[in-house]
Amino acid sequence: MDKTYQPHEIERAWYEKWEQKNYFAPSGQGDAYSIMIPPPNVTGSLHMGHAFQDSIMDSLIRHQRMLGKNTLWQAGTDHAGIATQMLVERKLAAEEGKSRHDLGRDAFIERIWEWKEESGGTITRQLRRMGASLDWSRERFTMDEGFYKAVQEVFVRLYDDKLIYRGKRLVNWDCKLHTAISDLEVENKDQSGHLWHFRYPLANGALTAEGKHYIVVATTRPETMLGDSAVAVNPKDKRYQNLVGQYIDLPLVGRRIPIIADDYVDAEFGTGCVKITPAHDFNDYEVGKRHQLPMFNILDHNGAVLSRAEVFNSDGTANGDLDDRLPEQYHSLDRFEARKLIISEFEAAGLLEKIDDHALKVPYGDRSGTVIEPLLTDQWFVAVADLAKPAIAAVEQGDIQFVPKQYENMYFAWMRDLQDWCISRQLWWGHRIPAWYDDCGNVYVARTEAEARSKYQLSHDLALTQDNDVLDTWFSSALWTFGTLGWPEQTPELKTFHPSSVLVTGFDIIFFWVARMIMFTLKFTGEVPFKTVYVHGLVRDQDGQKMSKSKGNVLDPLDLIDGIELETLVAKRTGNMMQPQLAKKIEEQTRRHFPEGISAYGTDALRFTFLSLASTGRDIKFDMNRMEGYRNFCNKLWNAARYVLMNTENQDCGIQGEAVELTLPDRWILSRLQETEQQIAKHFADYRFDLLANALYEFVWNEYCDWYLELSKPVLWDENAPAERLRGTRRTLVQVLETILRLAHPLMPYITEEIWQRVAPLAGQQGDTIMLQAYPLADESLIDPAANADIEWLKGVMLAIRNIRGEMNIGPGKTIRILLRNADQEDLRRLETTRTLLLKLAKLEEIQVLATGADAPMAATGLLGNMEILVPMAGLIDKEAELARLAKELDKLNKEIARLDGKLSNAGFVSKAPAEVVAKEREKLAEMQSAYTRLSEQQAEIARI
RNA sequence: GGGCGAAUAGCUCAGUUGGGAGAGCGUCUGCCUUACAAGCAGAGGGUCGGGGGUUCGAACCCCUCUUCGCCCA
Repeated sequence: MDKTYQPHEIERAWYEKWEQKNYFAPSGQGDAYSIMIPPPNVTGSLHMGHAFQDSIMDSLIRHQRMLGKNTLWQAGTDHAGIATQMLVERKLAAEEGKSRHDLGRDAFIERIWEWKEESGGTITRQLRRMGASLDWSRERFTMDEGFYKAVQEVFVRLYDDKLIYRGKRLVNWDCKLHTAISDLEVENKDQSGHLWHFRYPLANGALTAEGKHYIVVATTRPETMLGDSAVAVNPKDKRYQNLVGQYIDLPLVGRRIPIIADDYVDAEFGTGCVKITPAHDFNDYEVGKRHQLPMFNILDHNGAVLSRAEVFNSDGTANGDLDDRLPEQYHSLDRFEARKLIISEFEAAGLLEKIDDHALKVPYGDRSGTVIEPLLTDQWFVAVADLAKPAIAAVEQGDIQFVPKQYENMYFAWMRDLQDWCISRQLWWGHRIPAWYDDCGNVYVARTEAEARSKYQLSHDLALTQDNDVLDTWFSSALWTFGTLGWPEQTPELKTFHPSSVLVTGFDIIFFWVARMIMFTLKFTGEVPFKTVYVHGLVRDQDGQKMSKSKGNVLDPLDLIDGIELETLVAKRTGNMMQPQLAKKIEEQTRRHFPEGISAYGTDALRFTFLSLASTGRDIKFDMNRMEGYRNFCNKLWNAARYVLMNTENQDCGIQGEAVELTLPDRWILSRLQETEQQIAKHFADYRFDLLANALYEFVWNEYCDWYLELSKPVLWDENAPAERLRGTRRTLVQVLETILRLAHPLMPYITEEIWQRVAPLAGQQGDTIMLQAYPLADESLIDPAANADIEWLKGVMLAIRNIRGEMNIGPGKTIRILLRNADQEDLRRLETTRTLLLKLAKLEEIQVLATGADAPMAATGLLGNMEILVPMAGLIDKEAELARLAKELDKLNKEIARLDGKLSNAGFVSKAPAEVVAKEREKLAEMQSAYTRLSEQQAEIARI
């Protein structure tokens, strides 16, 4: 083996072998355990969030696989409607100068499929680099033929159950992409804008309480005034009570609109008067419905002003009675141009009261980057109220459990306040809505046109056209757990692997995905989609900032695995930017953070880092220093294996059941191994990957490497040691290492496989891969508290000697002798058990036991319980240094004694605290006092010289 | 404005019946000791955000304030 751990030399080969041998597929044996991967976007590439999430899922699935379960980790990707369509449109424009309209719908979709075949596999290749043991043979895509069947089935059944309807509703409209988008795709940005105060003249000579002919409304979006239906005030607002029921003559438009009272209005905000524009604002839309106000849509799909408003009643039906005229000068004017003109016209008419600066949130489309417009359009909706009830009950009853539990509250809060879900998108790429229209606009929903004709008994010559829209990508994602298993067919896979065992996801998509999966899955399968939802935090940079391209703080997981040169990293972060002006700042920042670029840490170190960061918090601050520490941990494991192999290969390790002698250290490390296995089992059950990683790290480094390997040396290097003892030590070395590898495998698949291949035969283990070995489970009969206590005693003696060596500057190469005074029977017994080990490990030439109270030469003193560990000073230690060291010790003891003394002289404590707590404190105090006495006597003695 | 979350060593974070404040990294000191300098040994470092309360006893329970983050309006 190499002297240093070199991750890139081992990773790829192992993954290829695992995949080729089909180790990732379900074994067909044992209880089922399944995880459906949250399907990554087919256009995407692996980011830190994926890498984090996949590390967790892979650890779970490898753990369960090793426990003998019939495991399925379902692979797949999501067709990502907008993202994919935009990507291919841009490519088409760049390469051929054509738009999708030049090609037409069918040809364009053909192009997308071509793109997908060629380039859609990026993220799945990257997942392989992470070591993800997904069953690729079952990989699914949400636009697969089979998946489309499931989508259609769900749509048709929901429609027939009256849970899907079509209607004119206000939606988030992207004026550039010409489609409705979901709330998830809207990013609300803080901006400084203005609040324009407009005078609206009162009709019929009405006057305000102050005697004015007008009232003042404030707005952040002046252009919407063209669509005003009313002015609202708070019903309790005394200033305007007399005006409720009166009218306004809307400037520029000339429409007469009422003044209404509604609790929505905040009397304290602005003037307390609010213009109501139901067709262009979500709040106003609700107000409009409450007061049956007509809706005036004034914008077209590009966000330009119409020549005539589209007028609807509050239920969405067309209204042919009201005046739909709009001022001519606004026709075809873009919304932002219209805003300017409106302001100047109000000003010219003396109707602009004032302009205030105002901080507001502006909605932007995350794909197009343009301001999103609330727009009245015909869309398809899912009525969620009835679907939500069983979905809430499933969590209340514990059929689905959230981990950590607090997220259940977030889920309930959202489910109780659910809006109908707009599922149609004006795109070409996606699942086309299975609805057909005749010339009169009647709608027929069925799986095919032919089915529509028979279902609705339509004549053969009636012309039907299919709805042009496609479904929201999340609609198909909501079917993911059962759609991937063949539903609506009742397949064996569906029967075996559904419901899935656990969903691993970020809290940010509980609403958009988790809740909808629960609703749809319950409705169509009668089962929950998963029994547990493990919710993890979001990966942020070292300062807690969200990682984003525009901030330039994005880390590519593959760069952490493979390493990257500084110049390449700078180019990668500053290339192809939406806002090129930020490039300079990002370059500076990158050069500051990574002056040497990023070195290669390997997949295992990256995975272990993610897992050790997976606690219950919401934010995961990714810290390169921690990853370096875990890379070092890999190296430690690697070198421990080298040591073990050097001492066991081609030697008698007792694997044929030969007689062995197990030394105290052997029994101790085996005992500690069982306890570690117990802890790890508990942490897996609790999804506490951070504690799990810690327990493993602690055992491997601080117990196995720091102590056991060192304790094995005196045995292995003892030429006179009996064969049984050598065999016992070698067997323990190898067995414990082999068990560590299996324990660690779910977290660090590559390094453990690489080492296991060499170590397993020595430990008498058979098998082609560690992946399919049994996961270690604790054997309680091997837990040995006595051995543990004895080793703790040995560590105590070692620590006392090392402390004196360190503080007194006695080099580690220097052999010394020690004296023990005040040793009791137990100390003496332990001394005899460990004498050889102590002599070797502490570099001692002699350990001499003194009778209690016997005189001793001048010596530096350490204490272990009542036993004094003396290192004679002659020629080694200078008086002042020892006095200073003792003073420091005494000072520490003094503080602790004062604290305990205070506690024990508190009558309340002694009388009310549990007896064992009081007894424990008394014992501690006595120990400290005794230690204090001894050390101060020693101090006096040395001072006398 | 409403809701949720966070605040513990210089940094990143554990601390699950309320009973001796921990880890890793960084810092200081000494070591190329034949598994590992990506290492070994030793040491230093914290009024657990502020204030109040409950309790014999609070990092932990309650109230309040401050700061930061996220979601919603």
